[in-house]
Amino acid sequence: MSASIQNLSGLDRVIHEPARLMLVTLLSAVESADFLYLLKESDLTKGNLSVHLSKLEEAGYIEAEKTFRGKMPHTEYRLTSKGKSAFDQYRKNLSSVLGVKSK
Amino acid sequence: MSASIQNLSGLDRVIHEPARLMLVTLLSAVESADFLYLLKESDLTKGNLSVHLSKLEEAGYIEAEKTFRGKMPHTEYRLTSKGKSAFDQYRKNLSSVLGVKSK
DNA sequence: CAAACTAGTTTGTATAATAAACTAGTTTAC
DNA sequence: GTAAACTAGTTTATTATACAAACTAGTTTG
Repeated sequence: MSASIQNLSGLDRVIHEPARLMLVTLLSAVESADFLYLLKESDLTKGNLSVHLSKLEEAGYIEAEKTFRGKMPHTEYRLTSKGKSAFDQYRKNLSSVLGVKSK
Repeated sequence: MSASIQNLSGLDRVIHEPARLMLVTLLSAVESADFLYLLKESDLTKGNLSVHLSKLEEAGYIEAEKTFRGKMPHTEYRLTSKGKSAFDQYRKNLSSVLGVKSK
């Protein structure tokens, strides 16, 4: 019981931040997504979206594939397998709290 | 679907912070608890425990009942009804992430 | 009477999230 | 053909936060 409580202190901060939790959740539902899609779905500002995507990339949880659509740059973001398992682990740790109804 | 994603941006930050999530979870399981109990179960330092308890108190999520046991001060902390419903709401908002299996 | 304990508060530092401003090029409307 | 709007971000600066460590103040135990 107190073992599952201790899971909470070790929650992955990279994923735990609401903005990034949103992004990871969004990306876990699709193959890949571009900047504009994430911008609209997340309702973040461009700056914040950029920074949070960078943090997720630094952590190795997502990867960005930069290409050109005609002459326009186009970037697709997708969860890596590392990102997927980190998200799975995060959900496991949290479900110990959320799963148990106290009342 | 994207409605539930938006729930994540509105996550209650007071509860979301892992240290406080731990405390709220601990307090939701018992009638009340004292400082030493929370200190041991949460594995926080005294300073952090004190600060986090103050934040929860400011938010109206817990209340502290200060008494004396003989000559020693003794404080019992308990979740308020506001705290209970905030925790319930928090868990509902998060369930959009925890509930849907992506794979 | 000194050390350890209860129950914290205060302070200082380091990390962080956020918004706003900026960059650089492309496309569309007039 | 040029100004406005769009894509796709990055950089900067401000604010907030968490955290550890030091401090306070009294009490109890050896």
